Amino acid sequence: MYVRKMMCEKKKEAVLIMTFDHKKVEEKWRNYWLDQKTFKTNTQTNKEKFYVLDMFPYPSGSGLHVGHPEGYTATDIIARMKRMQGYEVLHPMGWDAFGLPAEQYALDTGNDPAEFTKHNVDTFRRQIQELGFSYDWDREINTTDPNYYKWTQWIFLQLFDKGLAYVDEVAVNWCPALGTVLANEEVIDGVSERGGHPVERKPMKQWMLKITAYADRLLEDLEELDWPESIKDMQRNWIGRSEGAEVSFGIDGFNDEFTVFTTRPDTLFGATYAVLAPEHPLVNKIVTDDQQDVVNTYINQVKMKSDLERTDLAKDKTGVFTGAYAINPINGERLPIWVADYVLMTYGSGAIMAVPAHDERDYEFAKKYDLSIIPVVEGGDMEKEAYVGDGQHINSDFLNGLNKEDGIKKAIEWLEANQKGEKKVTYRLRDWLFSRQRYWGEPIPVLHWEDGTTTGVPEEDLPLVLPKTTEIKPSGTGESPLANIADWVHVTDPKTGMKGRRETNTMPQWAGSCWYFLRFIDPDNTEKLADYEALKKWLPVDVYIGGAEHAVLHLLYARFWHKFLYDIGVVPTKEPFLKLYNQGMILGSNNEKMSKSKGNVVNPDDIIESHGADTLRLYEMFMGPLDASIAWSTNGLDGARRFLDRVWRLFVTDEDEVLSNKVVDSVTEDSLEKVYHETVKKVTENFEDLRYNTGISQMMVFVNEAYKAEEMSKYYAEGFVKLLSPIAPHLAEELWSKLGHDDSIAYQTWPAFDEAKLIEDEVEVVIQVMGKVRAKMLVDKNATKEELEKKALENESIQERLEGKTVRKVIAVPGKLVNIVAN
RNA sequence: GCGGGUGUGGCGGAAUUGGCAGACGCGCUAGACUUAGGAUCUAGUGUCUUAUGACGUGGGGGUUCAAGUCCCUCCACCCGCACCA
Repeated sequence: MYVRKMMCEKKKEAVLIMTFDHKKVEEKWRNYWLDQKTFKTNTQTNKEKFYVLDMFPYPSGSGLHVGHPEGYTATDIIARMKRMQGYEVLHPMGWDAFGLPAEQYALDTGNDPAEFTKHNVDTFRRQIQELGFSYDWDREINTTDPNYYKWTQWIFLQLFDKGLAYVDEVAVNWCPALGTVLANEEVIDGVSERGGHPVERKPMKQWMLKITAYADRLLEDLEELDWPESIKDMQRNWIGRSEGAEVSFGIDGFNDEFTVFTTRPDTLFGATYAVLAPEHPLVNKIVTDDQQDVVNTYINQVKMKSDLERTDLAKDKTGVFTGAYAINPINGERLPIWVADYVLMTYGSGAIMAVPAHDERDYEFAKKYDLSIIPVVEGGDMEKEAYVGDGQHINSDFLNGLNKEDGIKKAIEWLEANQKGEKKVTYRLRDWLFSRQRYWGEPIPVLHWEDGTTTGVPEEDLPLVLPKTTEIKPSGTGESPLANIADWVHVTDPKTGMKGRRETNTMPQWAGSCWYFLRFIDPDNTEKLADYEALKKWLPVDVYIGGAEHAVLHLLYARFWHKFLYDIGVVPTKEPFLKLYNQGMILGSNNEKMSKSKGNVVNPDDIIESHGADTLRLYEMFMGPLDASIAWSTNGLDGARRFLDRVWRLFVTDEDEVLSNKVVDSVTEDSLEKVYHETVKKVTENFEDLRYNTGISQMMVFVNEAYKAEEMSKYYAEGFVKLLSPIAPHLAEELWSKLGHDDSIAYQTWPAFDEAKLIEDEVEVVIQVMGKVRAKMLVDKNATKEELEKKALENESIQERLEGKTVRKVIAVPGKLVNIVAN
């Protein structure tokens, strides 16, 4: 018998609470599962497959957080239930182990990030195993393992070969004092997070991936996914497809033209000025002498502003006139060209035609600088605001009388016929900046030769291994620390003797997580990233659970790579993740996000020690809906433990830990039949829908009823333990063995329910008068409307109520209620 | 500003197609067992009211025999994007 000692704070004396020994039980079954490889998946199985996946973690130095087990428990419950339902389940875990913290640790201490990472992974693995998740540990993946990143590099080479990886000049956060490039999150208020040194924008040659080539497919294929609508919407907004036209504007006195993108080509007659982004290459060329100073001053001012200031804070629009004029192609009007930072160089063509009458931003700007406003669509009040709604076109020559839709169509026809523009689709989505000036990442397998050519590292030379070095220090040039390793950087082609230099950039952390779910299917393959037939059997992932913080980037990048791999015949499906679910956050007990600085962090190790892993799993699933963010409560945790104690005492006698004699082979009175079948039905359905909180509450109902019953049949007892096993697997295994079984519960058949047992012969029907419940009666389950009505009107207390009133109408719903309308 | 979501007891939350609001848990109250109780068991617990009864799902209005659920309108909070032409 286990005795838990607790100190009574008031009396300072030990209080003894008799319960099951979670430490002993959990350790026993944890070791059993690992030793027996209970959860090893047979990829070649004939059973129906089920692939249930977690977003694998970055193994940080601070270890597991109580937020991690929430999603992991959710997937583990599905995995365990599906196994019992006869599926072959793939449920793997791995480590997204490249990343900034390990690099910073190396910079700070001079130690090897690989060792640091290994240590962290060991901690994470121990913690995850202590929670009793049913992962197949023979499939563990680590993105920093050369056998893994060989294929990350291989995928990059395929992208490179297909022209989807290219080099571009992109500005980075350059910190001269540190001699290194910083990530956005390392720059706080314009200075470096470490040391507070100034940071400036510096253009560097960087690798880009052409995700924009997949923009339309990434958008369209969202339709067929079983994902939360909010996530789909976020991806749609991120891609930001918009249809319109590109229009060419000539410049008065120059041969140059510039193009603008507009979604409202129908308002071309209402354009009264044009705006170029401050970075637009034509600005310097067209500015007139007398405006030169003003424009230069303005552009310098803009340069001083950070991205944040230019967007977030810039409620008030600013700009200056260049002195030059554009020619409106549709009517030959001269339009003053302004420079203003409300036009972004990164969207469209970095230039706009301004139609203040029908665009809020242009309206605001025109009002401020007293530019003319010409309405071309009827319906608004130009004194008050821009009119963006639909209406008849006016002041628009051949577009007059048309509505918005037809106007757009006709305007594009005119532009195309006159070669002044064309229909055009633009996206908010930018190509993916794929290089990082870091050591701790996958080396980009590319060689730059002295003749100016760039080639991929030959496939047979993969993996291009990250060289070991004690010199993880800033290169001083903005290149990654790899640039310091001369032996590694300088290469000579053995055939031609040509000299070359290795690419010193590494890949971003996103790279490894773009395809890890493929490798889990065939983790030891040395010939391919995974066998095609195996992928065909196991893809797509049936359920994918993780935090909403990955709603856009990870999920979009992974979908992009997957579509690319589909195009080159490596994977058999267009989409990787069929069903996606975002678990919520577990907040601190003060209702704020857990953080070290707030001192409200709960460590899972402590909970496993004090209450046990099963309790932690149960509590996190019982807190509320899986997608909600709910505060941690120690009382709630105690309640979860109390339920498991109640279950234990229901099955096991206190004294000698044998099966309670309440559990019998056959009962004299079967009082639990209905609630048992209800429980099986509800738990099964709720688990299927990830509604664990309600499934658990039904199990509590069953236990409450079982306590009241004199006896419980072994059949119900076993069925209940099976239902509980996905949530509290250690306890369930222990009870299963106490019920007399030698093997694990993990592959026992999931309980079935009998619909017929759910309906009782007599049902309670509510009698309402004027919609208010006034009485209840027991009637036969098959009672007809007429019978119900008659019986309700005969009811004594109802008759009292109806005295002196006329019954106008009676509504009877069989099995539910009777409503009497009377006055 | 745009997009998405949420609002139910003291707290976390339940509630098929509109059909008994508050399941289950926490907390609280009382009782039992006890040297003891932050253990366990039993009972109670939306608000007001003397029982009867009345009121009650963010506010207001509507549809209906019947509304947490459907419609209109307003408010509050959360998440994402943020001058995207």
